[in-house]
Formats: sequence, structure tokens, C-alpha cells
Amino acid sequence: MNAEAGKDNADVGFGGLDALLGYQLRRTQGVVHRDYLEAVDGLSLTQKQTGVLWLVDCNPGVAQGAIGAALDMDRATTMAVVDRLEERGLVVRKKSAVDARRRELHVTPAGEKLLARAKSRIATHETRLKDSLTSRELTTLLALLQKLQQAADR
Amino acid sequence: MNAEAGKDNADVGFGGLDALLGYQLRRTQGVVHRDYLEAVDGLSLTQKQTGVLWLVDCNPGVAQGAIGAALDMDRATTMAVVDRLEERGLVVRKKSAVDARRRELHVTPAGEKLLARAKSRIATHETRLKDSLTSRELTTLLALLQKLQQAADR
DNA sequence: TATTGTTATACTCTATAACTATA
DNA sequence: TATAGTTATAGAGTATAACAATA
Repeated sequence: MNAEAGKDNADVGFGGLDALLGYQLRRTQGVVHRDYLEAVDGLSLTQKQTGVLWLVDCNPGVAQGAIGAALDMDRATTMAVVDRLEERGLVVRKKSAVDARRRELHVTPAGEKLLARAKSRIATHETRLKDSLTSRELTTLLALLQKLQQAADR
Repeated sequence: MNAEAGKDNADVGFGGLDALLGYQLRRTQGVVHRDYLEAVDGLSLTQKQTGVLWLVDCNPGVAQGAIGAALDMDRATTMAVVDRLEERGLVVRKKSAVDARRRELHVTPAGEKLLARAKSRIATHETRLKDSLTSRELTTLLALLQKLQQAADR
């Protein structure tokens, strides 16, 4: 494994790419999500799916659109995610008695069980991440991410 | 638009979800990528595609695998991304004269032109993001993201 | 008219597994 | 045996557009 020609893995120049906030953000998200998937290995839950399950669980009867708005998803995207959860019997859609356009979402017993297991695994994953930072750094990081969200969301 | 039943967009409780680093990271990445796509509107370049184009440009003849390693991508994922760029005539694959297994990547003139335009738009996008932070906050944020990457990458 | 959900469709990223050809 | 790239295949997130039902 010599660096005889072309470029070896070790000597790839970034030419300023790594100075981009967007790049570092995406890269960090990628690594963290992979660690997340390992943490919940076997549960078959992505970050997004867990997010929906989590919110539906603590907001029983919440409308699909509200979930999408809360998690910053398009209506069609929300449909796709909820569809998958419903197919797996983790959530159910019920017609709203108050507004027939709405579908109230509820977590099923199976969903509750899975969510509980996921939360436990996620706690471990989160601890691993947070342990790499001081308490002050964590607070700072969350605040800065918040600022970025506001700057980018227009 | 009343909050008559179920849950209205405004009163969705997060039940601790928003305290998760992984959640805030994913959310921030989503908002920032959307802003990115708006910034490069019409160029049809995602963050990932731009990243590959960028690295190939400043590392002419780089091997595909090296690009994947640098950008933290699976071999198959790298294939898919490079395939799209090649189909669009933005990069070319050439057999390495030194190691016949390798494919050296090069940016085409069309790719150079597109990358230049993208870089200009990205500068604006990055400025918008960075302007929301002080210079010290930016340094801190980049350092903390770095720390997280190391903590999650195992 | 506006809103909520739906369907159809499409693109991108991601990954696993099996395969070829080279080393 | 190990590495670089390839192909086939699949799942997941994302989004646009057109549509139905309801408000």
C-alpha cells in the first residue's frame, strides 16, 4: 500500500472544503447517525422514524400535519414516514371527530414497546456523545446549533 | 384555525426529544441543506455531489476509494455519487497506469465551470450562516463538531 | 378559497452482498 | 489473500404536482 500514484487515502487535500460549516455539519450528522443506527441495532428505527414515534407518543391524537411542522418535514415526506410506521403496526391513523380532514395519530402497544426499548438505547448513544463534551460545551453547542437553524431557516 | 381538537401545530410537546444532540444536529443539517439547495438553485448540485467535485478538482487523478474515505462514504455509495457526476459529464474515470484496479478521477471543463459557479453561490450561503455567529462562536462550533465526530466515529 | 391528507412519481443517499480484475 | 471497483438490489428521506375531501 504505497502512495505511488494518483492519490492515497492519506494525502487528499481538502482545498478549503473542510472550512465550510455546511460540510462539517453534514459530516458530523453522518457519523452521528451511523452511531445512532448501531446503538438501536435490531430495532429498525431511523432517527426520523424515532422522532415521529416519540412525538406521537407524547402528543396522542396529534394531527399528521402538526408532526410534519414540528419535525420540519414536507407533507408528502411526513406521509412516507408515517406510512412506514403504520405498515409496521407502530402507529395508527384515526379520523378526527372534530375536523374530518385530519388524521389523528396514536402509538400502538407494539409501538410503545419498541419506543421504550429505543429510548433506552438512545440514552446510551447520547451519553457517549455528550461525554465527549463538558457540560458548558454542550450548552454552547446546542445554543449555536439553534442560532444556525434560525439563520438558515427563512 | 383554532386549537379545537387533537393538537395544533403550535402546541406540540417535544417530551425531551429536543434535548437530544442527535435530534438538533439532524434538524440543523436539514435546514442548512435546504438553504444550500436554494443557494445553488438551478445548478443541480447537492452538498455531497459538490463535495466530490470539489475534492476531485483539487486532487486531480485521485482514486475513487480515496474520495470515499475522505468524505466518509461507503464504496457503493461513492460509486453512485460518482456515476451521477460522470453521467452529467462533470467528471471522468481513467484507468490508472500504475495500479490497474484504480480509476483516477478528473474534473471535466464542464465540471470546472459548474464548480466555479457553485463555489460562488456557496460563499454567499456560508456567509449568511457564519454571519449569525461571532468569529469566536464559529471557531468554537467547528471545534465542537470535530469533537463530536471523534466521539461518534468508532 | 384554503387546508389536510393522499397518490403518483422521481431523485438522492445509503448500504449489503456477490462479483470481476487486479495486486 | 486482499484490494479497487462494479453491479444488483433495496430501504429511506426528500420533494413537486395533481387530486379528493372538508372547512
